Amino acid sequence: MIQLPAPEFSLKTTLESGQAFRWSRHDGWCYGFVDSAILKVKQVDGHLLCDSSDASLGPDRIRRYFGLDLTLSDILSSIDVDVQIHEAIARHRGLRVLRQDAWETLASFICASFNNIKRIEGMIERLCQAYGEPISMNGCRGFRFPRPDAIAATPERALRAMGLGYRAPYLRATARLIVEGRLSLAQLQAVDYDAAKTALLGCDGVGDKVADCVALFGCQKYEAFPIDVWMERAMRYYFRHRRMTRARLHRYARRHFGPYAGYAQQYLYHYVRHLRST
DNA sequence: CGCCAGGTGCTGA
DNA sequence: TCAGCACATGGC
Repeated sequence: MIQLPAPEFSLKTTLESGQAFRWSRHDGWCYGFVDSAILKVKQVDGHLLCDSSDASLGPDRIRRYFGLDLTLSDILSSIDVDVQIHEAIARHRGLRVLRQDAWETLASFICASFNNIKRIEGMIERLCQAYGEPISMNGCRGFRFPRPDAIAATPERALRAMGLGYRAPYLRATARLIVEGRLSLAQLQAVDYDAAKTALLGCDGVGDKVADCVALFGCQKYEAFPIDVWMERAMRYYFRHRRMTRARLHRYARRHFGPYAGYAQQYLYHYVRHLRST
C-alpha cells in the first residue's frame, strides 16, 4: 500500500469531471486504470492511499497521473481573471487535470464525439472486454485498454458491433496511423501545443475539440482549450449579445486565460454541468 | 416518442 | 472563413 501526500486535491471531483471514462467506485475505493495497471485509490485527509496491480505503477507515476507535482494554487491564481471562473473555482477547488496515456485519450475522445458520457463509458468498456488484455488484482478482474494494433486489426463491422456507430472507421483509421508509424504519440509529449494539435488533426475523426482534449489530458498541453456544447453554452455568458463561432471563442479563451487555459476550461465545464444538481 | 450528447467531414457560398 | 447537413446510438 502506497501513501502519498495530496494537498489541494479532490479525487472525487477530478475523477467525475469527464476527463477519464474508466473509473468506478466500490465501498469507499476508486478503481481504475493508470496506463496498463489497475489502481485502487482512496483519499484520506490530505493523502492518497494507493494499491496497484503492477510494480511498474509506482508513486512517481501516480503523482504525475493526478497532476500532484504542480502547485494548484499558483495555477488557479493565474486563471482567476473574471467572476465566472472565480465562482467555478470557489465551488470545485481541488479539481486537477489528469495526465493520461495519450493513445487511450485519443481513442476515447474519438468515441466521445457527439455522444454522452454514459454511452462513452459503455462503448469503451466493451472495447476493453473484447480487445484488451485481461488483468486481475486481489481477485478483482479487469481488461486493459486495447493496444493500437489490436484495434487496427479489427474489422470495421466488429467495431460497429461494440456500438461505436459511425466512429468505428475513424477509430480504426487512427489506430492504423499509429501502427504504421505515421503518427508518433511519444513525439507529441515533446513538441509544443501547436505542433501537437496539428499532428492530432491529421487523424480521422479528430477535429478541433477532440484534438484539444487529447493535447490537454494526454499530452500535458495546458493551454489547450476544448470547446464542446457545454463550453459553448458556458461561454455564451461571456458574450451575451454576440454570436461567436467556436474558433473565435477558442482564440478569445486562450488569450483571456493564458498558459493554463485548459484548467479554466475544465473548471468551467464541470461548473456548468453541475449548475442544476447543486 | 423526441431531444440531447465533451463533433467531424463534406459541401457550397 | 462560415453555415448547413448527414451521420449511429442509447440515455433520459
